[in-house]
Amino acid sequence: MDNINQDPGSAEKILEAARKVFQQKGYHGARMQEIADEAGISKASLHYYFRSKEKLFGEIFREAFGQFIPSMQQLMGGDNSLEQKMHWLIRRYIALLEEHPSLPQFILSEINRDPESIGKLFLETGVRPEALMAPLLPSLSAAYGKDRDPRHFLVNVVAMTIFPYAARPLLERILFNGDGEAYDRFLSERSQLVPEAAMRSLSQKDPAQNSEL
Amino acid sequence: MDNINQDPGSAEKILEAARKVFQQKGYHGARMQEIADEAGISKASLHYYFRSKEKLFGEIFREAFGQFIPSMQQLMGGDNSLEQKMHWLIRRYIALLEEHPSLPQFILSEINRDPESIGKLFLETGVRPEALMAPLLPSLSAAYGKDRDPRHFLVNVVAMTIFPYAARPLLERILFNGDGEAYDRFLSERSQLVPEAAMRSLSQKDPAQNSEL
DNA sequence: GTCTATAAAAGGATAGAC
DNA sequence: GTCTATCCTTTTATAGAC
Repeated sequence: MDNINQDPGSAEKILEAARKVFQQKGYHGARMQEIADEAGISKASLHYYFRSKEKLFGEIFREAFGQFIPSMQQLMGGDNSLEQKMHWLIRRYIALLEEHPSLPQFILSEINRDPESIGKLFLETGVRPEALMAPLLPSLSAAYGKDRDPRHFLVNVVAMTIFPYAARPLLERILFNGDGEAYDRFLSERSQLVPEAAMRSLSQKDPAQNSEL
Repeated sequence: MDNINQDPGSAEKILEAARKVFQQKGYHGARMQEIADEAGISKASLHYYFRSKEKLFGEIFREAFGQFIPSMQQLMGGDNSLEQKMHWLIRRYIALLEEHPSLPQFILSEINRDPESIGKLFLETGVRPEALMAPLLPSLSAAYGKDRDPRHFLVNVVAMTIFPYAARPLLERILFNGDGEAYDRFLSERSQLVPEAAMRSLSQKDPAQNSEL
């Protein structure tokens, strides 16, 4: 906004370093010194570009949030089949997650640390939260049945896609005995598997099947 | 281990306070002063009982981890149907989550902050990570088909169950415009809905259905 | 065991030279 | 714009009286 005519090199180096450190350690865990070191610059210069830790963090988090959230909008515009939309949505997410695996944990930590800020974030990133689900609703309601809330379906898909990244260290240990490469393969399988499981879960069944036990 | 003959009142008060503060703010966000205040005790006494912040945190996290992880073991022993096991597993988790809604975010934050510690945690809590999935495997493999990795199914179920708690602030805002009570109802619906969706996702389909697009 | 007071260290932010 | 040196607040941890 008011930092116009500076060397773009340093600012970008700082942002890159801040991205890395903040995403790895979270706001409270991050140290300005570490960001400075990572950027190969002094702490003072860091404060010169971004007045405070909170301001710098704000930049990083806004950016991350923006990447993470509105990804749906563009994808959901056309009138392809629900299955196609699902595939696209999930593949786009997985592509993002492969490049930024710590993004889910970063976002989740922050929104839990400061839930009030979510409203402001939507404003700043220009996303209307109500509009996120809207493009999916028609085809979802049609496929999911009127008696079931389509929000459950949406949450299921997002959960299945994102959770394996947020819980990676634990799942990798339990399911693959710590073999990271095996877990990578497991993750890549899911870009096919999750849409399939999601579509199968849409199938109508008579509700009588369910014993109350 | 070596704190035997003290007033159990104070120690327990401290642990209770620490549970609350650590789970809400995480390790780095928590302040010893806040824990002391919450416990109605002085900071010095706090250090008297638990030598350091890290030691105190260790107690809390070990406990949380223990609650969260080995819950499967007992439930999965019998030879009931897969569907029954699913219901039980999910209901048990949801009961836990309703009592401790910030547990998922707490665990996820920590294991990402210090993934190396997972091995030690399993040792200390006496859980064998390999044994967690074992009781489910026979019935899972049978229902899921030999050509599909049953770990995907397990991850799907856990993800659908836990994720809505970890991502609550965001989902509550997007899906229910911030209406917390509506989100509570939504969550409670899922103890029925998730097992149903999970069981439906087991149904075999010929793989030809899937266009590569 | 519990407290007040204080030490000791860490970490964010600024001053001022270059 | 960038650095070194320094300030100042916060926070963990301890000393020592009661």
